[in-house]
Amino acid sequence: MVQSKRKTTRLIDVARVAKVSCCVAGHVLNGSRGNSRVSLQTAQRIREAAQQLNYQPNHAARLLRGKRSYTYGLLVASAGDPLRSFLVQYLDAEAVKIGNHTYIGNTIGNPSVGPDQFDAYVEEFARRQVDGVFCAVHHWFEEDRQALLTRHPNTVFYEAPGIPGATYITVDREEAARLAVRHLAERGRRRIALAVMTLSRPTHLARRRGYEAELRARELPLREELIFNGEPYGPAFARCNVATQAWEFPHEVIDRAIEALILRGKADAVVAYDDFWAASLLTQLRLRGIRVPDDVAIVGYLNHYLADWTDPPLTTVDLQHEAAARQMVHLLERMITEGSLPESERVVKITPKLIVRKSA
Amino acid sequence: MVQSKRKTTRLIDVARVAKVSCCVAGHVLNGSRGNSRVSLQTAQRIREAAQQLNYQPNHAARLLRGKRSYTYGLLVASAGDPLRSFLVQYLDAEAVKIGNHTYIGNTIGNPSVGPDQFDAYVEEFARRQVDGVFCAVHHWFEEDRQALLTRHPNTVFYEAPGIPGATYITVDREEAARLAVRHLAERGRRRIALAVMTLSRPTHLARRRGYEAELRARELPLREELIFNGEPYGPAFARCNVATQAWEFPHEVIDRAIEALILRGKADAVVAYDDFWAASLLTQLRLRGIRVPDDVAIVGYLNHYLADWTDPPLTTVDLQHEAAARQMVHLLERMITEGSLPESERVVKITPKLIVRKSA
DNA sequence: CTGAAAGCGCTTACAG
DNA sequence: CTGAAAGCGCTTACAG
Repeated sequence: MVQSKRKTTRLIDVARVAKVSCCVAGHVLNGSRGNSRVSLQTAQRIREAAQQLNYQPNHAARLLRGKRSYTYGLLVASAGDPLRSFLVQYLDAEAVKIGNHTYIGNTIGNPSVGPDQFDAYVEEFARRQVDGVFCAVHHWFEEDRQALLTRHPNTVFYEAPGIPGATYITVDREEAARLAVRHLAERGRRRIALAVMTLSRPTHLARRRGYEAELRARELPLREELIFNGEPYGPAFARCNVATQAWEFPHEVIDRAIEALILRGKADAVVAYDDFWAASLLTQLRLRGIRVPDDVAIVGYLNHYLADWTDPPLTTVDLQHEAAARQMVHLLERMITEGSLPESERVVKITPKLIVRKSA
Repeated sequence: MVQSKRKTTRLIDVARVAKVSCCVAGHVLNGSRGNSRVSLQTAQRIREAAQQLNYQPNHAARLLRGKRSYTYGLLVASAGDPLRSFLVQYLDAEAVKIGNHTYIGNTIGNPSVGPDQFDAYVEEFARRQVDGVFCAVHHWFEEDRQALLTRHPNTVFYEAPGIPGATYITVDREEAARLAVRHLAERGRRRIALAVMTLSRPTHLARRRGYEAELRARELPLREELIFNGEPYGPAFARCNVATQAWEFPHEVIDRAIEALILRGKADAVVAYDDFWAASLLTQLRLRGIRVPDDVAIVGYLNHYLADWTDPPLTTVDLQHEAAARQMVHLLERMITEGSLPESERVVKITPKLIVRKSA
């Protein structure tokens, strides 16, 4: 065999076999500029030589010459997170479809790795010359997104980063609430309640807007007593107890919600804050002998894995991560190839989708 | 500022400011060989210059010169998978701890991306010169793991790849079954049943071995009627219905198991095949008015997200992905730095851990 | 001990 | 149109 002493085939090896210059071979095989006119015959000869020698272009050399890396950096606080994990999966899948690859950066906020991981990735991604960055770090991690954006102008966020002019996609929570209310109204529910966790964040306000708008559209009265704000009861998020490895959820706020909305408010349906909320509602309602969906219908938000395994399975709103990922890759590629997008095209709304199971 | 016309600082820029050669600067900043003796003072001056100019070594240039990439390739069939996603997370976290990064390759078996993804990643990882590969692709994907191993001798598998001499970690399923039986026996259960899906795969046989060994250790009789083999009822795996986005599970096999083990066998506990099995058992038992854990205790296997959200929450065996990831990174780093491991050190068993919730 | 110089494998401006 | 040559930013063998 030719070149058996080398472990890897270079462009020049192919060029020699095909009896052309590197210039021509590079143009045919790697699409580099240089010679634009090459006869079909020559091109074919070059390709055959490349195949015969199993030529693989050296990525580092192309990078060093200033070509793009065809690599994205992906920032996420925890790739194991049941929702973010799908974003990881779909983002990479969309990237691969157009020949790109993904560096994962998921140790943000992980105490076993150390502090400042966010900033470390920002630098590391720069060093490795990623073409752009996806940032899907939850808003409660107060990282320096502005520094990220300065170092990597080609960044697309999942959900608003709170930086004017940033490019991001966002799930339409107003529509999510409307979908839930619409479904419940169509199934004959008349006293539909809404649970939010605060009215100080725009995402929660959007839900309330959607809830109210759909009630109006259905000509159902808006009853203040059917809106529950969990804020006074502290943060109600599922969190993993490191010692027991179990996810825990503060039940008190759920009990207060049941009392306010169902016992006092006589709600026949609840649009829950999210699937954790909804799942806890299911359990607590059973303890009180309240049947779901017979007495009260429950709709969640997330379409988390658990939705299929609650009893009854949870009707919930899916966040359409695949569509979100597609949009994010599309936005980022445009930024890479066209440069900064016009203001009006920097925010893309994702329309969520109701998944009907048994709880409503 | 110095060098304001260039967008990026090179080693030579730092060297000039520090009034040394690239050689010395490279040695101090990037640990490259060359000058071994450099005065502390000079080193300090170089470091200051680097900091002042915000020098970041160019990754591509180092790679091109033959240094390692400090990058792992990670093959997984679906990064969104609730269990594999943790492996993705922990593997990257362990990698980052020692300064390495991870390319994700998760589109294997994804029809929307196209066929032959496994082979494509094998080539792409080679092109990008990863130092080693983690392969956590489920055994039912019949990919060419031998080709992977040929191209990337530094590969560590999650679970046995079926290739003699391969390096892998494996969860000790015998121990998993023993943990479950031990816990149940200690809680006073006397008629403990085991459900497997086949007796033709070694992992299922290992469970049976562990089950029998622990019964013996507890001086409980082994009753053949308390071992259920689901094989005749077809594959019982949870699978996602693409149209409805819901996870579906074949209930027939569960009904047969209830009839065989609980109704006829009078089992007071079931060691289920996995958490999906166990969750379905919980639902079907409730329908039949059989209480868990009062009448029958249930133990799962996986510690899947759903375990906290079944009703009652599921007592199950955790696969210890974090420990597995740590071992995988450790094995791979040894292979990279020391070369192929001695036969006796190529297989590492992970000891799983029982997580007690409410179902047992 | 020290630094100038070659070279990793590409791409591309440039001379023929 | 074509190919030789420079150069991307490092590392390291080698000459001084």
